[in-house]
Amino acid sequence: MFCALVRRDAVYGALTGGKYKKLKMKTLEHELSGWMRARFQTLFPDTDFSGVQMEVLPATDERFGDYQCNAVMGVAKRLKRAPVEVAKLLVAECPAGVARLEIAGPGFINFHLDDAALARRLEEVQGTERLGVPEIGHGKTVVLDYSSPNIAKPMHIGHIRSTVIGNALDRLHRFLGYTVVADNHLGDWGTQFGILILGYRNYLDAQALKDDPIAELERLYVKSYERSKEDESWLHQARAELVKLQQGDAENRALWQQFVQLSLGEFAKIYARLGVGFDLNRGESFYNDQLAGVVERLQALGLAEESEGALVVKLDEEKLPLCLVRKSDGGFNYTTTDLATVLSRAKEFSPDAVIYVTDERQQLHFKQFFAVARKMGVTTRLVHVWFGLMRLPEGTFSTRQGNVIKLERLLDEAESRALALVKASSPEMDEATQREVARAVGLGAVKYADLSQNPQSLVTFSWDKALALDGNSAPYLQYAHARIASVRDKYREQFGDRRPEDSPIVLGEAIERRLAVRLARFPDVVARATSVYKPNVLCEYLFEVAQVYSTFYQTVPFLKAEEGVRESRVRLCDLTASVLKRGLALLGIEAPNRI
RNA sequence: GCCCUCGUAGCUCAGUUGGAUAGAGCAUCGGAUUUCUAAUCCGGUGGUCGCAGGUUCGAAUCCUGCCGAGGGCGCCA
Repeated sequence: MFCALVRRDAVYGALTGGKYKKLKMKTLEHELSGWMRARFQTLFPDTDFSGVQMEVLPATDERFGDYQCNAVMGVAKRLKRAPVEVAKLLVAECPAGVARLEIAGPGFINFHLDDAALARRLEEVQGTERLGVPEIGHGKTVVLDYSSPNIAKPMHIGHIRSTVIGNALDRLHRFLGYTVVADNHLGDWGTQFGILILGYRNYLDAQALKDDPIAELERLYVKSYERSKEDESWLHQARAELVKLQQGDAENRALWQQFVQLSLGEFAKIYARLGVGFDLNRGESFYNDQLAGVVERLQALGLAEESEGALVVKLDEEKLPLCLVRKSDGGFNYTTTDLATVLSRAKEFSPDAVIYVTDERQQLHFKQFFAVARKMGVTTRLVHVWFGLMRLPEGTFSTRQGNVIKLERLLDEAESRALALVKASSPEMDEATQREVARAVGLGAVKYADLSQNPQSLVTFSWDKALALDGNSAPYLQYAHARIASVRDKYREQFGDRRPEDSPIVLGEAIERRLAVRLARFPDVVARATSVYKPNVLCEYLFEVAQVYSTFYQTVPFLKAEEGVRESRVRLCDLTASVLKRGLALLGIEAPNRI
């Protein structure tokens, strides 16, 4: 019904276009954990370890080595042996690529990676697209439902979370090889249209609509809404308009169509600016003609029953409140729409999962909706990724209170702050480049501010936080990346006849080793961030990489180092740049070569 | 009334199956630039993890109660 707002390929071409070299090796965690499990099974062949956690994970403290496993303490009891005794048996052998294993404390097993094996691992992924990230989603499809703004309302800072977090999840899944169907489930249907149509008929300022369509539609809605609160006949009229719309009245239908088109036009601008694109833009209205069928099916299955004139589904077994699927006036509501939507998606895409990214207030709704979907026989994995509501220091914001901050204004402000910084620190840059850099830096700052927090944390908006340009921020990562690009340029200038890749990576200094260990973690971090739906896991990792790199950069010479060491260090620089650039791209953030 | 989240340094936040001496950033104090981008780096100060019990080799993390904040609870989405 709706054309795509942004052609997908134009936005993600760089991410999905190239053919990736198939991954031959496993990730480090996968490899070490696999070894651990096999080791347990070999030593205790009569014990069933299925379901027991044996993950080998990055060490919680560098003093303990590179990786650690805490499984022994838990398993020892089941084996009726002392943990340290079990650990001693385990460490009698050592996995490939590990220099030594140590037993510490009550039974921790610490893994110290072998320097040479670590270096070989990095050499192997250097210059590849995937940087060691496995295609664990190959052959699987996920439908990702995110952003979903309401028609006839401007996008404000409250919309940025679903859009930015959803988009990062989109990119992460795509990179892991999943087929992603990103669907913008627009709020283009519902009772607000009766109020809006009435407002449009009575209060329209045609010129204002031309100048700033969304602002005018919003004004009309607010004005009409306010009148409906004190004027009962107005409210009745609004309902009548809504019924006419729903019954297909030509005039109201045309108005609605106009509202939708005007809004889509505005949204498209914001999405283009944010680098966000969808495969589908199916609003709620797309499923209108399927709603009655859904309800009939619920009745046929004996799941729905009449109650106070409405049709409800009881969820006593699930210990959830009952949920309404048809209003007493015969109209349908959002649960019905969501059911129709998921049935349609299951049929059309046969996805392995449908992921919804919305704010925390909808938790109960999704629990109910998922429960009803199950009862109807939907077996697809349904996931609700909820995030904390954004609020202002003085409390929540709302259209009616008039304290919303429009997304557009936030982005403008971000770019203008970044531009001031670019002009100050790179005065030699021509103005067009300065603006381009400021755009990437400003947008990056805004996105990263949101992504670097645990999604489920409550967010209090502040300009300084949203637009931070130092510390744990996108500009810090972009700066680290740009410095590396500069190193590579200088290397080419001075040693153009050499290729760093012809020399091996040698981890001589402690700081080089620290950096190498971090770089080798990239694949596991990408996989983990995706599987727990938390982009902040990736943010945290990238920040750590950039921090270690900055220390590296500050403490050892690259270009002035002796031959061989120089090449090795330039290779580490190059790999760091690749990890930062790829990592930022997965978050929807650009990494310019100059900033 | 019932349900769901959350409470960690002055501020903003991390904290992976329960793991080792709870970590960052900002702010603050001190130091580093003839050398690869100082949007940087090094170091210091700063915490009864809301409170009280419990579970166990081990709890910020799990359980119970209390205090505080936010959100939700059939005809809005």
